[in-house]
Amino acid sequence: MSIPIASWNVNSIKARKDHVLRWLKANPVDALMIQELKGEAFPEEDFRQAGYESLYAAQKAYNGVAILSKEKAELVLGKLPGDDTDEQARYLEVNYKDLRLINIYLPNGNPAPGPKYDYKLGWMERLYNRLAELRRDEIPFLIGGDFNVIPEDRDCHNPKAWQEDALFKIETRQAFRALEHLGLTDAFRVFHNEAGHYTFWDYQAGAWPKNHGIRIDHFLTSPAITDRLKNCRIDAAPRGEEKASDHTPIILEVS
DNA sequence: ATGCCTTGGTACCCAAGA
Repeated sequence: MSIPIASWNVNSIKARKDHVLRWLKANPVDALMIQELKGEAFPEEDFRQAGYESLYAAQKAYNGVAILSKEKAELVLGKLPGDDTDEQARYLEVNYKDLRLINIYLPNGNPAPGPKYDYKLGWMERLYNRLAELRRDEIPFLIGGDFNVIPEDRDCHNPKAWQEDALFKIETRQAFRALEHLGLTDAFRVFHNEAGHYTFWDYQAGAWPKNHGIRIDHFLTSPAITDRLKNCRIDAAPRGEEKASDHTPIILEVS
């Protein structure tokens, strides 16, 4: 009996509610991590009628993360520790069944260099500290979401074009590798080695039909969860729908 | 080399996204 869990940056839950409901009907995952709610309101009741309970951290206009789950999850943390002045809704940590789930919307960081890039790197350091704490306490977890990190050349169509971008700069990739060095595994790469698998395609310049994408939505698993991994895949189909988000879902299965 | 879309908020353009 495996537990399927997905992550999807929907680029406004208001604009994408019907897409999400439709996708859940065809893909009845146990839990769905959602990023970029882009508003304070969350359509809890619509998802409850579809068989999902909600926990979310939202703010006006920007950011926002939610976790939908078939059984009610228990809130552990609604914000990333390490900076009391940080008001951005980008982090949600819950207990679901025997799993610790973490949903993140990691800052974009452009333009780099600059204050936005400093915020991104600071956020990644705070994330590292929180995950190190969970490792130290031997709490198994899986973290998913929009990392806004292109880990390697094979994760984008044109690496040269991304060289100086906040999603691909060397400091960004180093900070991502530091997370992996805590013993975490990029779940997608357990099952797929080749280039050309993406989770985001820009709205502009025909990026989707040309498959000019980047792989920036990820699941990282701590060792005990990695040993239970059955599958991890990207469902590109929703990107081709009318009024699509610019991201598409990534799904993993744990035994 | 640049803009190309899309969204939300406020106001008929702008910030932010990646």
